[in-house]
Amino acid sequence: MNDKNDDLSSAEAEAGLPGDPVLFKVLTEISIISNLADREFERLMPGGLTLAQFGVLNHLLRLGVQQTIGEIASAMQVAQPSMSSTVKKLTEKNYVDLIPDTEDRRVKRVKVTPAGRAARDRAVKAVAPGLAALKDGTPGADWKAMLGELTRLRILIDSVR
Amino acid sequence: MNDKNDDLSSAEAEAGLPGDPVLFKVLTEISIISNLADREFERLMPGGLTLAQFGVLNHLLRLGVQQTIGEIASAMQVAQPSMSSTVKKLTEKNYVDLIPDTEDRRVKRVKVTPAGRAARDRAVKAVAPGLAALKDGTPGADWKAMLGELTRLRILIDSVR
DNA sequence: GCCTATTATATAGATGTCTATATTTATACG
DNA sequence: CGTATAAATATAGACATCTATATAATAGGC
Repeated sequence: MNDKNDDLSSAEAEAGLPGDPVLFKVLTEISIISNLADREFERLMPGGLTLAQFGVLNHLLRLGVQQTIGEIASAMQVAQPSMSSTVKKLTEKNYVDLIPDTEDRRVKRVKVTPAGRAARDRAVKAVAPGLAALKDGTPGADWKAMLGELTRLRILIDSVR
Repeated sequence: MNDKNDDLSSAEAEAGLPGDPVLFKVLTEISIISNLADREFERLMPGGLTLAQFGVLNHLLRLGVQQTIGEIASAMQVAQPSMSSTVKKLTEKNYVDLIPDTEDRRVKRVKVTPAGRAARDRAVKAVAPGLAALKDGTPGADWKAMLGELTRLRILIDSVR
């Protein structure tokens, strides 16, 4: 089941190496968590919806809008070609339709289909217990405070580019 | 330069959407930071060393050992085929050699070459200023505390699999 | 009006990651 | 001893992500 870390001594330790700077270790943990969370999400989603794809559906449905590929890419903080790829997958699954703009024929607006809405609702239900379990498993954690610090860190890294 | 988020209102806000659970937003930020940090690292590394590749060199050199692909995969918390791929790239760059085990011919031990050591030293020097800048840019942040919480979160997610 | 610059999207090629599976070698048991 | 199981690595096929570049269409300047 856990094929990657049967060794408790490393599983329960901080990531990275003793001599690494603390901030480097933080980034190492972040990288690992990102991968683990992605896969855990997709494991809960046998319907074949990836986290990237869910993100797009969730985004559009919450806002209740149609958006261009560029707008969605910006909102999700990914490059435009990445979003082109994700939208293409969603189109193949009939979870979104591409609505051409009659005034500007370069533009296609992404519109979630009823099947897409249903898929997103299933995803939310499938993931909720896992999120609750994480919350329960970290009683003392102040996620709001951490969110604030992570956001600062993200903006800082982003500003350097 | 920044082709993904010229819109300050979104760049300076928390990631995710207002209605998302806090923990979900945390994971969203983590995913974004992971990508940003990866690319920033590789941008500083024109010598063509990726973060994954650096991680292997750094790991082996700090410990001063040779390890099998499986051991390295476990230490870096990635699946074995991922590590096979990374080691293959390092081999092509002559940054590591594969030493066959005469007693167990299934095993190959990864050994960093002098060129690999030099590449890692260059990487450390190239990244240090960036890490310092991040530290300076977040004066009030308690990275040690955050590392502790991230580690708990990572272990929790890991245990669910 | 025409040529140029900008914008929106798509394509190509690379990396890392995963799961599932194949291959090779070692170990264990009847 | 021979067969079956286990272990270490490799291969195949998917995704997501990136950068660089191509294509198409709008907008602007002369």
